[in-house]
Amino acid sequence: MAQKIKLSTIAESLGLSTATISLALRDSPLVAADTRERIKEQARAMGYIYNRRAASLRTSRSGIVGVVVHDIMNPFYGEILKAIEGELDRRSHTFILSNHYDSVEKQRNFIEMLLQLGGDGVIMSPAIGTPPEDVALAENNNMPAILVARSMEGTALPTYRGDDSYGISLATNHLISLGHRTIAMVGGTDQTSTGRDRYQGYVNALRKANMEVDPDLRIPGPRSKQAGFEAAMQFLSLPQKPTAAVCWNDLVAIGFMNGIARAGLIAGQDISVTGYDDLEEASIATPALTTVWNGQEEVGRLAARALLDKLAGSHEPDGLHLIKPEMRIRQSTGPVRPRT
Amino acid sequence: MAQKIKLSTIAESLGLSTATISLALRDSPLVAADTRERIKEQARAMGYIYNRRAASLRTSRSGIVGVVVHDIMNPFYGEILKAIEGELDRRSHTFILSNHYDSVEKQRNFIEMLLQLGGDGVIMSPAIGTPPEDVALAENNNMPAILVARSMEGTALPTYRGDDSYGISLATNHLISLGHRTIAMVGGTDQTSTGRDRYQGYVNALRKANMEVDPDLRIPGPRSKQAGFEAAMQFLSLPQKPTAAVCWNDLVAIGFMNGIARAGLIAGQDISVTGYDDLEEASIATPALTTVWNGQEEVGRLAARALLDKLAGSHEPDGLHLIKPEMRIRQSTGPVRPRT
DNA sequence: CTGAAAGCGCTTACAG
DNA sequence: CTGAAAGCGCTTACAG
Repeated sequence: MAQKIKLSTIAESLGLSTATISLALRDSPLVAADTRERIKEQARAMGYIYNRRAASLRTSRSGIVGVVVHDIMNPFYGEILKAIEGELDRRSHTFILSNHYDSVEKQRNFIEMLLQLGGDGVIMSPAIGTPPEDVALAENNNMPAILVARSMEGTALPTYRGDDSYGISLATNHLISLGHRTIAMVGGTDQTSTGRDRYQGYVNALRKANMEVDPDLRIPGPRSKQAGFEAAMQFLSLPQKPTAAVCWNDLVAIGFMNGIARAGLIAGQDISVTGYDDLEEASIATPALTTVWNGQEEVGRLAARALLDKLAGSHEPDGLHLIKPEMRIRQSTGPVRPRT
Repeated sequence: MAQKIKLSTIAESLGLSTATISLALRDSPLVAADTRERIKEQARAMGYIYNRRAASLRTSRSGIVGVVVHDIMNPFYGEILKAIEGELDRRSHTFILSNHYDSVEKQRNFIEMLLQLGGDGVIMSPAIGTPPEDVALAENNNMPAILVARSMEGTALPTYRGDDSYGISLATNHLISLGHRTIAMVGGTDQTSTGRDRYQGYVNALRKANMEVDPDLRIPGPRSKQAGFEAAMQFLSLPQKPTAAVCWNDLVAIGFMNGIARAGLIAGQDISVTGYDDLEEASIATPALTTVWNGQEEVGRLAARALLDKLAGSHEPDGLHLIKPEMRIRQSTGPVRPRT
């Protein structure tokens, strides 16, 4: 590497000013077409690398969007991320990703870091217990925030997520229609809007069918495959002998199905199991998982668009945007069969 | 937000110079302890946000490390990423993540973007067909690169990955020791070092046991759960009626087990199946998957350390660093049982 | 121990 | 259509 190529290097080599080079490289019509081509060609030949920090310092725009979710390794967020990535790519923004693992501190560090880098905006699935000041920190420093997947109290920020309460009632109703009368709810935590809403939707569906709501049929907590797997043992030892399980999400449901399989029970035959999200994996699980489509792809795409539009100056409406979930019936649910 | 707080704002409010503020905020011993505290307190009170672009423009160091892999949603890379994240966090570097989906172009765009942002270094699992010029682009612009998971021809870059050939031979030997004589290899592509090495390891193990190598027993291609699931049908219709499958990785193996389950066959009883990687998921699969530990966590940690050490000026040795894989025997393999 | 000044590499009014 | 000059917000020699 001989020497750092910058605008002025190109300018000198061509006998032009840096202003002209700058304009030409950004396709300004202020520069004559042939000059522009000559400049671009020279830049390429010299191996010029645009210095975004310098540009961003001057313009106070960086083209960087931050995304922070609970855990990018969780395919639910992965599918949202993929949609965001697609949308951002098309409008040539870079995105910086981070997990917060539900640590408010880790999330705040990320927001600060993003601010230091001059991030244009942030898309977040807020960590449990996020104080309103932390999102205000972003907004007050001219970095708009959009929420995905989870709602947050005390903010009017644009929020994109599925209608959890409605969605889980679809799954519960499906089990009721198959004749199940003792239905457990496995997983989820009251600390997130998702957990609260899904439990509420399950309760509502039971009530509407005039079925008794037994709080002991709830096994709260599990949110991963591993935890769903372990919850199966707990489920099987429940004195009420439930014949079906409404799982909090697909991961829990898949782990749960593996768990009951260890006890020689088959989902869809011995125990009916529903998931939630309709991950890519749901349809190839054994048995194929009956679940609720939760629109990850749409959530991601709409959130990214909303942010980019906001950055472009349009005034998007704040508040909650709910995606309507849909039932996906497969093999993990079937007619009730009494447990022995 | 009243007004942008910068070093000079703090300096004026305290009757000091920006140089002193700058030094104090970075804990320089050149500033008297009490002045330093006073400055820090004032910065906090005013809501000062450090402008990294300005600093980076001046110092030409950004604290940003790029990481680009095939697909961050793939748990194999996810586990590597998690280890990198942990290491980078501890040494307060930000990391920017990207998928290349084996597109050389997408990978090159990412490298360029990183260069524009002033990235200090890059960790990559090179896309299939990456030309040496693309990594040279990084290196020549003073952004060192470290390779993970895959080797690349024509470079002497530091590379961290498992010993694929040795690892797959462990799995193959395990099946041979259980009495299997017709063993298929499912998945992987000759386009990556991983694919080539694993097939070679399988072939070597068969040869060493004086078993015939039948190229038709290879089902190349699958690298995902979905593809493993589909490959099961192909496997079951093989005229040689293999009794065991060495799968290219855990994802393929899990999909494959689900696939044969649809045909009423149970892994470990009817067909023996081995995976590769030992993902967190392997042990809770049904049945629990016999696989080869591939050290994702170590690969990530060592690669991140090597990069940070290099950035700190130490001269790490280039070349290949192999992690030694280990067998993990679970329930998906068992004594041979002839197929009907 | 603290300050004045230059410079990192861009972009943007402003002239011409 | 092109150029000269200021300035974005830091850090770093260099003085004192």
